[in-house]
Amino acid sequence: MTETKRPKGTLTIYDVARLAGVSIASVSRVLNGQGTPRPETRERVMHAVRELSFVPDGAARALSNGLKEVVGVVFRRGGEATFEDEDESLLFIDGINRGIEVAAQHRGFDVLISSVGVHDSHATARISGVAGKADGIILHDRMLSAVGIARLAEMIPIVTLAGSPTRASVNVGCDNDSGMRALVNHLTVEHGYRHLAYLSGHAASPDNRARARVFEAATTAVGAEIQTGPAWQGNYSAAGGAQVIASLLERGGDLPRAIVCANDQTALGVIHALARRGVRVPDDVAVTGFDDVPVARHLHPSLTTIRQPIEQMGATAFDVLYSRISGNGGESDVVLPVRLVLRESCGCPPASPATPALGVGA
Amino acid sequence: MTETKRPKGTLTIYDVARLAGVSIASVSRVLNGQGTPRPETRERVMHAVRELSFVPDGAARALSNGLKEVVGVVFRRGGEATFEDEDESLLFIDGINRGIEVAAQHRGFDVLISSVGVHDSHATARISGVAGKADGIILHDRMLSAVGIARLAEMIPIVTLAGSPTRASVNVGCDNDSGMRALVNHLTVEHGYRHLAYLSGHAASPDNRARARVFEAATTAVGAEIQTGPAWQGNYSAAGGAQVIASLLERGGDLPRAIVCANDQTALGVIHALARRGVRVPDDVAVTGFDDVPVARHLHPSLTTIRQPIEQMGATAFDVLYSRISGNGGESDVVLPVRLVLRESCGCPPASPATPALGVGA
DNA sequence: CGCTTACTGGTAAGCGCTTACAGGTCGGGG
DNA sequence: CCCCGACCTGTAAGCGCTTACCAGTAAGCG
Repeated sequence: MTETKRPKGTLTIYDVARLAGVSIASVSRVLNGQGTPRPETRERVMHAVRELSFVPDGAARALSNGLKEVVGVVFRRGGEATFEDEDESLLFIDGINRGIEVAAQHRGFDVLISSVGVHDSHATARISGVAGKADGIILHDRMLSAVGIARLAEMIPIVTLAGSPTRASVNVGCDNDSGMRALVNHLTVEHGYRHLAYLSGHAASPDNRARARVFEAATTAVGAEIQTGPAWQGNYSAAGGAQVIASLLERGGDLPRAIVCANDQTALGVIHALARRGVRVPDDVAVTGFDDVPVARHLHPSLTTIRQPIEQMGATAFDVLYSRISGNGGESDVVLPVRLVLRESCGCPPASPATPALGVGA
Repeated sequence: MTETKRPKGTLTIYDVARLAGVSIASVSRVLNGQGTPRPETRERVMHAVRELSFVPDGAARALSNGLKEVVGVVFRRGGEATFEDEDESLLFIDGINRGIEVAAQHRGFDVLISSVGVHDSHATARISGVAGKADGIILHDRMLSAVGIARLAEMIPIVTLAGSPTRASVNVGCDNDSGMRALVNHLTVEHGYRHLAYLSGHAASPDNRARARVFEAATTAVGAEIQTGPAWQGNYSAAGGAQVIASLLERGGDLPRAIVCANDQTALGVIHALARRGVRVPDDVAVTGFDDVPVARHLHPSLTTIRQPIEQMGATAFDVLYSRISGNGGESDVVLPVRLVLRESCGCPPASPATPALGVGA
C-alpha cells in the first residue's frame, strides 16, 4: 500500500495490477466486464482503480481492439481568425451535431469535431487528420468533392449530410422538395401572394439548389411572378440576408410580396433589415425561413418556416454510420420528412397567448 | 504495382512501405517530415500514400508518441431523449466550443465533444471516457465537484470554464462583477429605474451566483428596490424565463420596471412571454441579458446585454490547457473582461438604420 | 479418495506507429 | 588506392491494452 505513485509519468494498467496484487489481464477483465472474475478479485481491482484514479488509455485500447469509439464530424465555419459576427450561421449545424452526439453516446462513442474555414485550402488535410482519429466520419455540406469522398471512403466509412450521394458514401438529407412545395403553396394559394422571390443560400449547396429549383417550379406552376438573379444571392447567414435587402432597397427596386429565404438565419437577417427600414412584416412583405431553428419561434414576428428534424438528422447520420462501422452493411440514402410550421411572418394570425408555444414539447 | 489491396482489412504503413519499396521507417519519416529522406524516396512514398489513400492510424500514433492531439470538452445538455425545444439554451456553450475548436486547430488538436444530460448519473463515467481519449479536458460549468476534479486531475490536465478554481485545475471565466455592476448602474442611474428584479440561472452555477450577488449589492447600493425569491428562479433557458413571467402574471403580481436576466436565452424567453401578453418592452418593462449571443442583436427589441468574449473564452481555455499539456507549467486562473452593450431592450434609442449593425465586424 | 469438469487467473503475443541504433553507400582526403 | 565521415535507410523495441491459450485450483462424481 505504500506504493510510490509517480505524480507524473503515465499511470498504466500495470500500476493498477501491482497495487491490486493481480495480473494485468485481470485488471483488464474487470474493467471491461469480460470473463467472470471472483468477487474478491473484482473488489481489489476496483479499489486500486479508485485509489489511483486510473483511467485506461483510449489510444492503447483502440489500437488493441481496432475500435476507437469516435466519430469525426467536419463542417465549414464562417471566417478564420475573425470571431465576432461571423459565426451566426451555425445554429443549424450545431443542432445537427448535437443530434449526432446524443446518438453516439448510446453506443459509447464520442464525437470529434473539426471545422474548416471557408477558404481554408487545407480542408483535405484536416479531414484526413480527423479520419485518422475516428472510426468513421460525417461530412456536412460542401466539404469534399465526390472524388475526394470516394478516395477517402476506401480508408474509412463516410456519411454525408445534405450532400450529394456517392456510391462510396451514404447521404442523409431532408425532403426539400415537398417542404418547398408546401411553403410556396401556402404563400400563393392560401395567402394569394402573386409576387415572390427566393433569397438563396450558398450557390454550391445541394440543399440550396434543390430549394431554388422547386421554388421556381412551384411558383411558375401557379402562375406567380418571381424575382431572381444575382441580387438575390445570399449565403445562409443573417448578414447575407440583410445585405441583400439593403442593396435592394438602396437601389430603389421594389420588394416582392413574399420573400422565401433559403434558411432561418437568412430570414432573421431579412426581417431585421426590413424592420430597420420601416417595412412591416408580414403586412408589407411576408418572409419565410427553412430549418426551424429554436429561435425561430421567438422572433418578432415569429417565423413561418419548414421544420427539419434537425437533431434527428444528426442522430440518423450517426446511426447509419454506426451500422457501416460495425459492418452491418450498406444502408442507402436517407431522406427525412419535413413539415410546414405556420407562424406569423407569412401573414398568418398569431397563436393564442393562452398557448405560449414555449418549452412545451408537442 | 499489381498489389491486391484489400478493400477491407486496415491499410497500414507496411502496405505503403511495400508499395513504395522502402521500409516502414522511411514511410513514417516522410509522413512526419523527420530526417532528410532522399527526394526519390520521398517521392515514392508520397506516391504510394496517394495511391492507397493512406491515412495513418491516430491511435497507434498516439500510443507511440504519448500525444493524442485531442482535447475533450464536456458540458450539460438539456434533456436526455427529448429533442424538441430542449436545447435552446446552448447558444453560449456552442460559441465557447467553437472558440476552443479554432484555437485547437492552430496546434493540430481536434476537439472531442461530450455532453451529459441534466440528470444523467453517469456523468463521472462519461467524463472518464472522454479523459481516456484526450490529452486534456475542458469542463463547462457544473460538471464535477471540486474533489471529483481533484481526483481526475491526477490523470489528466483539466481546465474549467466559469467554474470554481481548484488547486488541481485552472479556471477560465469572465468578469461577472464589473459586468453586472455596469448593467445595474446603467439601469438605475441612467434610466432611473427604481424597481428591479434578477431572473436567475441555475442555482448551482458559479456565474449565476456571482451575478445575483453583485446585482443585489449594486441595486441596494443605489437604493433601488428589488423583487427576489423562488418566483424569480430560472434555469438559463428561454422556456425557463418565459415560465417565470407566465406564473408571475397569472398570479397577478406586478412586474418590476426592469428585469435583469441571468443570460440572453432567459431574456429571449422573457421578452417573448411579455410580448404575448401585451406588455411592451422596454416601455413598460425593460429587459436585459448577459452573454451577447449572436442573435441578441436581431431580437425585437434588440437586446441590451453584457458581452462576454464568448469564443475567446473558449480559445483561452484551450490555450491554458495546451500549455499544461505541453508541460509549460501552471498558469493561474484567467478572468476575461466584459463589456456593456446598449441596445433597445433597456430603453435606449435604436441605433440609426444607416448603421445596420449587421455582419460588420467592429 | 482419485480423477474429471468447470472456473479463474497469468503469460505473452500482437494492434500500427515512432525512433534509437546499427548497417550500408558514396565521396573526398591522405 | 584505401579509409573515414556524412548521410540515408532498415531493423527492432516498445507505447498500454486486449485476449487467446494454458496452468492451476477447487468442486463434483464414481
